Amino acid sequence: MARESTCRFAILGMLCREPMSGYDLRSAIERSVGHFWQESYGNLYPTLERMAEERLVELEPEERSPGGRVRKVYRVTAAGRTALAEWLRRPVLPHVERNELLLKLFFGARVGPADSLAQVERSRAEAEALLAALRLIDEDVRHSRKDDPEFAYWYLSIRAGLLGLEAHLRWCDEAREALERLKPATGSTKKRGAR
Amino acid sequence: MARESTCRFAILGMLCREPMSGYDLRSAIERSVGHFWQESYGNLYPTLERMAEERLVELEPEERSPGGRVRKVYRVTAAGRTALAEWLRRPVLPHVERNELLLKLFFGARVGPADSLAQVERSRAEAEALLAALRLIDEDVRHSRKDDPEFAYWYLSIRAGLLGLEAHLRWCDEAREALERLKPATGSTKKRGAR
DNA sequence: CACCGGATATATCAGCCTGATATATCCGGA
DNA sequence: TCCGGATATATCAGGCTGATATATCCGGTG
Repeated sequence: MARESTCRFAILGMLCREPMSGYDLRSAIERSVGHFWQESYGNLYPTLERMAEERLVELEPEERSPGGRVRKVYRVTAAGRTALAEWLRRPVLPHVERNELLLKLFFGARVGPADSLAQVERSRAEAEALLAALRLIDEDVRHSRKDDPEFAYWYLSIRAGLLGLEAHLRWCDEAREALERLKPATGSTKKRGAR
Repeated sequence: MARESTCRFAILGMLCREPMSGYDLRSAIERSVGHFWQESYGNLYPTLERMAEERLVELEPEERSPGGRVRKVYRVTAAGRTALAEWLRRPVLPHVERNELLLKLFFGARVGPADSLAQVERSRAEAEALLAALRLIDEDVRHSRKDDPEFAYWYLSIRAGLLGLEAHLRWCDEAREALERLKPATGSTKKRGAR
C-alpha cells in the first residue's frame, strides 16, 4: 500500500545534524550523499510541507533577513527523530535498479557494434570522471573528518562508490573487447551493412 | 521538457523479436532483462495505448481465443523500428541511482552498529542469492544460445550483473568488518548473539 | 459433473519523484 | 547603477510503482 516517501527520511537525517531551509537541504544532500542520493526542489518543498503538518519537522521562529526576505528554516521534532530511527532499522526492500545502458546494449544488435561501443566508451569516460572526483572526496574526508564519530558510517558509502565504479570500469574494458571482436573484419571500414 | 518514457523502447525492442500482448511483454522482459529492467502493468498498458495512437505499434488483426476472450497482440511498425534504432544510438544521460541501503548506513550512527550490520547482512544474503541465480542463467545462455547472433549483446548484461554483484559482496565484507570494529569492544556480550 | 485455484489478461488509481519553468530577492563587482 | 550569479520558494506535466479490481481459461480433484 502507501509507498513511503524516502525523501522524508533523507530530510530527517539531514535536519538531525542542523536546522535548514529546503534550499540548504538540497545542497547539504548533494554535498554529502550526492554520489548515491539526490533530491529535487519539486520533491523537497511539498514534502517539507507535509512533514510539518505531520509534526515530523517544524519551522524555526520567523528568522528573516533584514530586508524581510522569506526563508523557512526547518528543525526536526522528537517525533521526527523517532520516525527516522524506526526507518533506519527497517529492512531495505529489494528493488531492481533500471539500467538504461544495459537495455540499449541488450538490443544493440539492431544497430551494430559501433554504436554499442560508443555507448560503452561514453559510460567509461563518465565513470572515470566520477571515480576521480570520489577519490578526491575520499582523500579529503580521510584527513579532515577522520576523528568525527560518524566517520566510519560515511566512509562506507565512499567505499561502496569506489568499489562499484572500479567494477564498472573493468566491465567496460571487457565489453569494449567483446564489441570490438564483433566489428566486421578490421582494415577496410567501409562495408555498408545494408539490412 | 518532455521526459521520454523509456518504457516505450523496452516495448519496441521486445516487439521487434515477436508480436506480443501486454501480459506477454511483462514476462518476456522479466525473463530476458529482469535483472536490470522491469516493467509494471500499470506502466505497460497505458504506454501501449499511447504508442498505438502514435503508430509505433499496431494491433494484430483480432486474434481471439475460441471463447471470445480478449487478447490484444501488438506488433511493431516501421516507424517503431526507426524510433528504436534512433534511441539505441542516442547517448544515455547520466543519472545518479538512489541507493537506500547507503542512505540508511550514512545515518547509521543514529541507531548504532548492530542495526547497520543487520542491513549489510541482509543485503549480502540478497546479493548472494541473485548471484547464484545469475550464474545459472549464465550457464544456460552460454550453452543454449551461444550460436545466436545476439549472444554477444546479451552476454554483456550478464557480465555486468556478475561483476557488479561480486563487487557488492566484497563491499559487504569490508563493511561488516568496519561495523564490527565499532561494536562496544566487550567480549562480555556473549559469543553467539541471540537473533 | 461441479468446484477450485492458479495462470492468463486488461485496466485504473494514488502517490512518489524528476526535470522544467516561473518568480523574486540579495549582494558583490564593474 | 546595473548586472549576473547565488539564494530561495513554488508549481506542474508526465513517468513510473505497487496496489487493487475484474474477468476468463483450464487442468485437477472430489
